[in-house]
Amino acid sequence: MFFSKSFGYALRSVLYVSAESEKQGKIPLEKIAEGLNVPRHFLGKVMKKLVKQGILSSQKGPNGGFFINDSTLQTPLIQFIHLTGEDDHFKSCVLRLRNCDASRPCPMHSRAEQLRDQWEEVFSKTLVSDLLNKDQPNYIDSIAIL
Amino acid sequence: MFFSKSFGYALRSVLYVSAESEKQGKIPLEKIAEGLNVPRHFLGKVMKKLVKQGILSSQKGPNGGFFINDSTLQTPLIQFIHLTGEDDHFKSCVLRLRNCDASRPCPMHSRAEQLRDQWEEVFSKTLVSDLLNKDQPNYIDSIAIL
DNA sequence: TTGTTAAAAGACATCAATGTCTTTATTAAA
DNA sequence: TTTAATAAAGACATTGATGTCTTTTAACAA
Ligand code: FES
Ligand code: FES
Repeated sequence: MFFSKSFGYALRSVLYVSAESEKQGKIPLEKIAEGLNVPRHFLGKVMKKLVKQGILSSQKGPNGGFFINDSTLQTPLIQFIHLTGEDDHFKSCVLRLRNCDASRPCPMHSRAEQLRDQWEEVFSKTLVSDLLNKDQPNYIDSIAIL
Repeated sequence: MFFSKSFGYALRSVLYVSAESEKQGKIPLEKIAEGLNVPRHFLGKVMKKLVKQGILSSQKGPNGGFFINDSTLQTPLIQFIHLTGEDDHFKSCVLRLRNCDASRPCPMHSRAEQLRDQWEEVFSKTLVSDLLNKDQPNYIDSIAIL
């Protein structure tokens, strides 16, 4: 709904790799795409960005794939928003007038501002590790499209 | 941010017509597009839908244009969401997995559900009349792109 | 060194939202 | 009855997000 598919793919992939890499080491793109039931090549582009931003790491070649690094689990969700260039979702006016400006509020401003800020807070304070629940037996199911 | 441009155009147009039609009677498309600084022909399509849904009324011919009817001011904002086919914004999963299902929650569910419901409540309970502030001297400015 | 594996990169295809332009239908006014 | 004004409708263009397919690059293993 509110955010792009790319955002969902990115976050779910990081959760998948984080949960699986303990048992399996590096996870190749193919496996992620299958596990999450997501278009493989498109996911490739998203993964590339994740690696460029340093949220995940990767290695080419045999037995290569994607794996977590020191910052992965501490990554706040807001960084996934940056990744997909949707930064201004938390800044722009609900009526699409301009960047939301409290000094020239649109008629929706007073009703929207607080809720929007609360969303931003969720995305700023929630870390990947907060969403990871490896003990939950069907955890992978909860991030896959079935 | 969260909603389509069409949604913004629709709501702003209704506010514009509501505020202006007292003084000016029927408002032609041309005038709305200029007043709001919005692409004229695209707005035409949005207005057509508003009329079909009964949110506004219209009349063709000389001195024709758009004008409010008995239900205009009592229209809840959620109807503008229907108009643009974005109903499921309040129902779908933040991770874009499927329609959000509390019995099979994704890792974001607990953090997202309440805020999303609050948005829906805002859109269900707020009426056009609640956003109308005709006494405000620069009201039109507050709904136009300048 | 060579071959194989997998990520990275790039070229295109598809689709929905948005935007422009033209044509048609309807109504009021002259 | 004609004309002009205006909404309504329809045909296309543009754009960005998404998706598919192919080629290139890097790394390991034999
Ligand atoms: S000005 Fe519109 S939401 Fe702030
Ligand atoms: S299941 Fe994902 S938000 Fe409810």
